[in-house]
Amino acid sequence: MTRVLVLGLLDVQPMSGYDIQQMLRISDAERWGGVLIGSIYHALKKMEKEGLVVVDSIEQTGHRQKAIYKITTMGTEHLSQLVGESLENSSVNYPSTLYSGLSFIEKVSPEKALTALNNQLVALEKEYQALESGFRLKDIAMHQNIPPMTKLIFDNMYAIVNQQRAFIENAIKLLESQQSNR
Amino acid sequence: MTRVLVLGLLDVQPMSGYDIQQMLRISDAERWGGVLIGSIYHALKKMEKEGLVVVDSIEQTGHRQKAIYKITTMGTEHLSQLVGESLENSSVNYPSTLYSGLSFIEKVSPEKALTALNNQLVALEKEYQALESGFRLKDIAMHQNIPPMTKLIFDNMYAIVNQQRAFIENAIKLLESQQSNR
DNA sequence: TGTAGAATACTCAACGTAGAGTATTGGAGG
DNA sequence: CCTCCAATACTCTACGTTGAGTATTCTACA
Repeated sequence: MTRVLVLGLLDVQPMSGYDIQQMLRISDAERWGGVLIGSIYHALKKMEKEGLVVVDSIEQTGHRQKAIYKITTMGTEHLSQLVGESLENSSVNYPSTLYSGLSFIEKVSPEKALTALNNQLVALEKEYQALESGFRLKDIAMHQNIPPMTKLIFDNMYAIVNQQRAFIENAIKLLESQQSNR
Repeated sequence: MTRVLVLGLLDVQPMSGYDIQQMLRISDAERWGGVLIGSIYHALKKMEKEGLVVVDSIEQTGHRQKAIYKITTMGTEHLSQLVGESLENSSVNYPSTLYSGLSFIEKVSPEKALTALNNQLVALEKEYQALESGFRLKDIAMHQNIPPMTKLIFDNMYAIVNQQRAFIENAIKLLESQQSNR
């Protein structure tokens, strides 16, 4: 995933690792899955060894220097390959951490479990708010002209958050009913 | 996540890394997020150093030996801590690989993109089938007595797969309409 | 009774992730 | 003009993941 994002950005124009960081922060990507600093530089170094990118130039600013990376022909091919795979592979990913917690929910007291799940609801609500304001900002920035695919992605994110919310609510209801049944 | 599963199983009874593998394979866990071989042994070694588990005994079978791990008091506490966190932390995870592919979908030809997305639909259908037959098997094995929480988790998995399916279908429709519009 | 393949039980190295830490430069306020 | 904080541009190391690989034992069947 990191590689797709990094190569995809370099395919637009040569830039430095730091530039990529900024691009990802501004773009949608920041919302749906942070590619972290270390991963970017790691990917750049790795892909340089593999000949997918090269250092185009090194800009000096006093004692500080930054490397501008450029995608190679091999890199462009690899990118198209990676995009194909990303579209083709199954995109379901279950919230396995939550599931594993639920599997062993009896290891904590019902009260603690309920508190925790309610805290999660709050976290989900926050996520939803962040999505909404993010979308609104984008809408304004693009003068009500959000690309349809971006719109689809946002809708999918909304749907995922809502589904998780409903799930947690049901889990809470279940726990409460089990608690009163004794 | 690995830690929760490993500790949770060891809390039921002492067992070896291999036993844990088998347990996870049989249980639901295999369906929603494989904990792989290496991760189990790594977790065991790591947690042994941290005093969360200890080697209870070593069983010999000819020249082959297996280490039976046992959870410690510290381990039990840690488990309850981890379960709490798993329930509390936000459980949304977006299909970021797919999103990054869609972000750079123009790097492949519309035909290739459509083929890839259709292949993904097939993959999702397969996932759905696997879920269904898994659930049916469980239902029979437990004599129509699936625990309500397990039922909830399955329902959540179904919902997630369906949501992804609808999303991909919409993306395909969008691509097709864009293709005919020129 | 021999043997091929499945099951058992784990090792290992390569790899990506993560984010705190480091060092330098630019700019705003006193 | 100086100082301090934000921005720039990475580095570094600890950590978990991954699955092929290794070695041994069991078992079915010919």
